[in-house]
Amino acid sequence: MQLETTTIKTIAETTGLSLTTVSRVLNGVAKKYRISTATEAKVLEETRRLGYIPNQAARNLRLKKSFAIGLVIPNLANPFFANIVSIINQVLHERGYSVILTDCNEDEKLEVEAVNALSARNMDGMIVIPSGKKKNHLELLRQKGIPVVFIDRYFDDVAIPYVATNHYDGALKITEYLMANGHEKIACLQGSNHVMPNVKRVQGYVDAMKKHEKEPFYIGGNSFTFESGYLETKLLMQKYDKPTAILALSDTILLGSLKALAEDGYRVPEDISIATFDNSVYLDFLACPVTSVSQPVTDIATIAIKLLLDKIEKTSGNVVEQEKILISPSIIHRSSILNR
Amino acid sequence: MQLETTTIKTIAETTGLSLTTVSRVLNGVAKKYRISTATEAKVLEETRRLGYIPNQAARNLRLKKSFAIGLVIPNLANPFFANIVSIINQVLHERGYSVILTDCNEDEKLEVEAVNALSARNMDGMIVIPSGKKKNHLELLRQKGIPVVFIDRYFDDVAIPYVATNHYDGALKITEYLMANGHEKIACLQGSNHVMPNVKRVQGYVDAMKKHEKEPFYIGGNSFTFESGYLETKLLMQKYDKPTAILALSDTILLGSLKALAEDGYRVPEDISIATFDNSVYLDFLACPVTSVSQPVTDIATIAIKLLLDKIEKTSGNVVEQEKILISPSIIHRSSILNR
DNA sequence: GTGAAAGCGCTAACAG
DNA sequence: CTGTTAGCGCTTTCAC
Repeated sequence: MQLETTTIKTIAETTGLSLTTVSRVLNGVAKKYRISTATEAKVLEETRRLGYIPNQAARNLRLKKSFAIGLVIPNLANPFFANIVSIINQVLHERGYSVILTDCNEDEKLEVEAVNALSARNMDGMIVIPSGKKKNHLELLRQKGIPVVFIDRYFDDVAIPYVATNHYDGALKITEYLMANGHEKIACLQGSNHVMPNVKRVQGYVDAMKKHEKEPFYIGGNSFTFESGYLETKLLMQKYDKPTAILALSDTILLGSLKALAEDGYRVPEDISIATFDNSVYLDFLACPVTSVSQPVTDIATIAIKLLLDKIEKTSGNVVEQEKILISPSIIHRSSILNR
Repeated sequence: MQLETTTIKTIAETTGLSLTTVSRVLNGVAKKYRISTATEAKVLEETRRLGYIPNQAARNLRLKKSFAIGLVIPNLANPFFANIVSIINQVLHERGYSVILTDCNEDEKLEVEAVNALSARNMDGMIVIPSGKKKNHLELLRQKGIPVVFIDRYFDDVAIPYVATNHYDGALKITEYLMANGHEKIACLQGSNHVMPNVKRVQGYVDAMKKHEKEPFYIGGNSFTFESGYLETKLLMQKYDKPTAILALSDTILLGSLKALAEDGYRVPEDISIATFDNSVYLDFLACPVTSVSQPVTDIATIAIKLLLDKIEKTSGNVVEQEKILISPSIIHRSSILNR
């Protein structure tokens, strides 16, 4: 029933060669050891004939290298993260690495567990988007000598490189754009207020307002969810002093907000202008296509991988590199902002 | 700099015990070997103190078990797949398995590579959503003794279990619902015509029409993309005999179709009714909320995992189980279908 | 109650 | 140009 697994030994036996020789051929260092082409051909032939597949666990154990990168992310159901993971996965596979994924469901405890599990599996490196505020488990990795890089979310006070969107800049720009269109009563609907992207975005919003000598009009909400956007907007629109524009700090928040607006009979953009972050594909197809800050996802992914693999594969030399990278986002203009 | 990694040997040395004893305690079989509580405590204490993390590669090699499940999917950027992966990932982690992910970008060749790579890593099992028509590489897995289960997409002529939506049933029901609302000119916008879900959905559409003695009005398109939906609809609406309803076979197709409709000045549902598959969250927030077939994603994921783990962990007994599972989807009614 | 030793599959000195 | 051998970290028979 179960086929006898072919190992390097099987090949050595059927070809009448030694393990070493077979191993060398298989590792492509045949010429380096001046193995005869005949021998090499014989090995290759057998390998194919027997459908030999090298045992990674053994290599891993021997080489102390797993050719695997751990990916720790908050929640795949969020299209923004899914997108990043998709890109990372493909690039990494091209480079010969496998990807071990963990979806932490935005839960710190799961994240700690996940990081330990990955550590046990001898990851060559890890890319993480932190779910919470904890960071000890991540610093431990560094001490253990496992390269880590943060993407999207990060901690400024930890010696771990990151590459992320310049959230501050994005929020600043879009808020100023709203103001340039005559809006002063701009409400900001935020996400989880403990994560860096949110903090920076709110900061950008506040600074833009102040720059033009306005006080921040309104900041509300507490999670990057649909529900939060919905509730906050309901609340917001019952105030005496209503906003003329809403800045949603994520597309999920936006959707909730739009639903609330529609329910209460407000038209976008005639009654109220709106802008958002993330630039999901579907923004084009909403009742009113929504102007959005677009995060440079592909750039973030590729740069992060470059950073990580450099660390992993660096044979020597300690080139001091830029390791805290923020990429400025662009604004995709659609029709949800009206000049007043 | 780099900390000396603690192994089972380190613990044996610092406690003055043997490798065997330490290993036994760590594997929770202390009582089975009647190891004294004192010894056990000492080992546990050291383990914690040194922050010992077992080396999975070594266990893997020894036990011929990796405690890892390979996940092969077409494309994570597709929210439908991302969702499934998110659920699978979480359930599997609860059960103590790691997840090795591969995003094949809907490319058969990448899929074959991925499957081999996973095979080399001694996956305990694999869950795959095939990207194409190839299946030899998957049958080989079975022969190698690695349990596999398909989800969503599957092959009927291969002895590999699957769990998927009853696509046929979903299409049949929604088409009949459209007909019950007086529609006869129903255009069907399909996806990749070689994958099972698409084939079955089209079949359902055709059979529903025939059942009511109508010929299928129109079948067009060739991929589950936004572009395909857009182009097909543009074409469709230029015909002399226009449809009164469109059945998009995925949400991506739907979005493209809606864009084309809007551009050409057709209103939904006044001028044309529309329905779709997948039931993405954002359907509620489109200009006109769209009625959709909702796939039982959570059920599919949990059942698939149960199936797989049963196979993996089954110590003996060959209980003949139902292994080709189709789950009927439900229809989520919104406002995109008008009674004529 | 505890330990010694073999071996999983592979690679890399070292030895010709 | 090719082979012998040790050992990566762990589990497990067998032995006391």
